[in-house]
Amino acid sequence: MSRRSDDDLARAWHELMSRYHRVSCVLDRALQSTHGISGSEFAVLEQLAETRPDNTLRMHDLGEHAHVTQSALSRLVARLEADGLVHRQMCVDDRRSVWARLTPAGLDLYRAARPTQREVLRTEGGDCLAAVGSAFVATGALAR
Amino acid sequence: MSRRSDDDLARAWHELMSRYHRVSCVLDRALQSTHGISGSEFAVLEQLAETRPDNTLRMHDLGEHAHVTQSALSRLVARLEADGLVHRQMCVDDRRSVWARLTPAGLDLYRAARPTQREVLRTEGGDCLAAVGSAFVATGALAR
DNA sequence: GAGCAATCTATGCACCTGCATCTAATGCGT
DNA sequence: ACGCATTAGATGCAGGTGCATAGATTGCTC
Repeated sequence: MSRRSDDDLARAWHELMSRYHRVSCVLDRALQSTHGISGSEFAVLEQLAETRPDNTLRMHDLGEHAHVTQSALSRLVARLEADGLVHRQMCVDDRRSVWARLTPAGLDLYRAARPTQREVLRTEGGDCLAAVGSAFVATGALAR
Repeated sequence: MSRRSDDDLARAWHELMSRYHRVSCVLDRALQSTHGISGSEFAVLEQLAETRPDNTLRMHDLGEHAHVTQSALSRLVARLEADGLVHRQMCVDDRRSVWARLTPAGLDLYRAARPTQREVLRTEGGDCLAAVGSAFVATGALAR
């Protein structure tokens, strides 16, 4: 691996960081000011809202696709529960686990916040994010 | 803008988040355990190390290409100075400004840490990050 | 079924971040 | 020279995050 390509890689990474942080920041502010939730919280609400049939997921499964650590997720869901957006309940078949279920209020908030998120992605991310995102997936860039 | 393409956009964004956070997390841990600095700190050291001729930048200019707020940068540089990696000095021509200059120790640490960062980018980012990164830039995805 | 490793969630702790604000210094218009 | 808006950086504060660990429960092995 040549020094040159390493530097190219570093430049690409730096560029990605800049763009990612900007979009992420705009998204956070939009969701926070309009609906009082953070981007991470929105992601969790979305995950639950897309879960059939009852908008319920074990904490551990929720963590599988989350972008935060287990401890952060635990507190994040605790916040959502305190706000009445999510209900936590002990798993009957495995009492170590906890079910997180979206409340009606949580579903309402998600549905209200989704257009905000989508608009930011359109405005900040641009139409081509989808294509590039697909390219990311297709090429396996950043892949494990 | 159709609902379908909005959802594609959201999926692409979610995918990007996953990959970005994973690489970012691995990078942070590698730099922290091996050299005792965070990814943000490395980025600042790199910015200064690449500045000719004297590895010196005004705080404000340093912030131009940083991925953190002004307040975070102020504290970040304060930490680097406490560790002897950076020296802060009042600007003579504009006494509001502050020069941040990389110390020899800071340059040494950057040079030692760079291979670690490059290796993580190669391993985690994969060879294709460079190509995809360029695609990002070329297509203007995530662009302002 | 007793012992023990593994799994799942919660929490103490330290640290980093952003927001709002403060102080200091500069530039500008009169 | 004066007043005032602007700019640069530092800091109080509240809040979110990761790491390490604790507490509870389950599964596995003998």
